[in-house]
Amino acid sequence: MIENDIFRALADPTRRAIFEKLAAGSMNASALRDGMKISQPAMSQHLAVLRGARLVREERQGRFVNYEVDPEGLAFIAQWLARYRAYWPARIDALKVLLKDMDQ
Amino acid sequence: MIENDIFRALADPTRRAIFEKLAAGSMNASALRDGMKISQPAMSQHLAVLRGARLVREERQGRFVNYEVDPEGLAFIAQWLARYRAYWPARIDALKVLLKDMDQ
DNA sequence: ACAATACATAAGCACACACTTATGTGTACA
DNA sequence: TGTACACATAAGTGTGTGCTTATGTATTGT
Repeated sequence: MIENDIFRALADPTRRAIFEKLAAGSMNASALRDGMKISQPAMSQHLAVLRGARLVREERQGRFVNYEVDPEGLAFIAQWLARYRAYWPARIDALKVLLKDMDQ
Repeated sequence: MIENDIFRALADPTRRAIFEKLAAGSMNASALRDGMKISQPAMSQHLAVLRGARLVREERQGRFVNYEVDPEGLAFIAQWLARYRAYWPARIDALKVLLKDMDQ
């Protein structure tokens, strides 16, 4: 079940940090590592989990593997969240702006 | 850290089921239990986690404790998601509708 | 062909998590 | 005052998770 994979993937702070880093710009696994105190296998395992949740996708480039945000996972969260729109407080201005953007 | 609490709370499928049930209408802990194969202490513990994540809030009513969705947690997820709006695929119509609702 | 590099996978381990049973706390009502 | 009820908390247990070290696989460059 993808819903479970997504929330479980995001439950780990290190994985959220990796995702956030990728959101600022796609890069390979080694580039993701620097600045983070994390071993190479640990990074590889985290990326595998994020991939399984469709939050991230890979693209082989020679012996490098470039990672980028996969909109699929984000779309799923958005849909999940939309189910509870009845409870959103009116003061979420960030989202108002966001939606206006999408409406163009 | 509330962000961590929220995602960890939602990582469990049973807790998401409880939250979904509450989203359909607030009710007390016992009412939440029926239909679900879950012990009373387990339910109480799950509710405590959801409370800690501000996804749910309680309101004592005599010897009953009424639970309801807390918009605070949802707002946080919305804000988190909004940070990645650059990656949202255009085809999320559900959110477009949602935002239009919030706009008027 | 060989060494170096980038990444994935395997196996083992400490800890967190979701459950259980047992018990505690507080309210309602006879 | 005592009993029943609604819920919370404590303590123990099996399983999952995230890490480690070791090794495997694939590509690059000499």
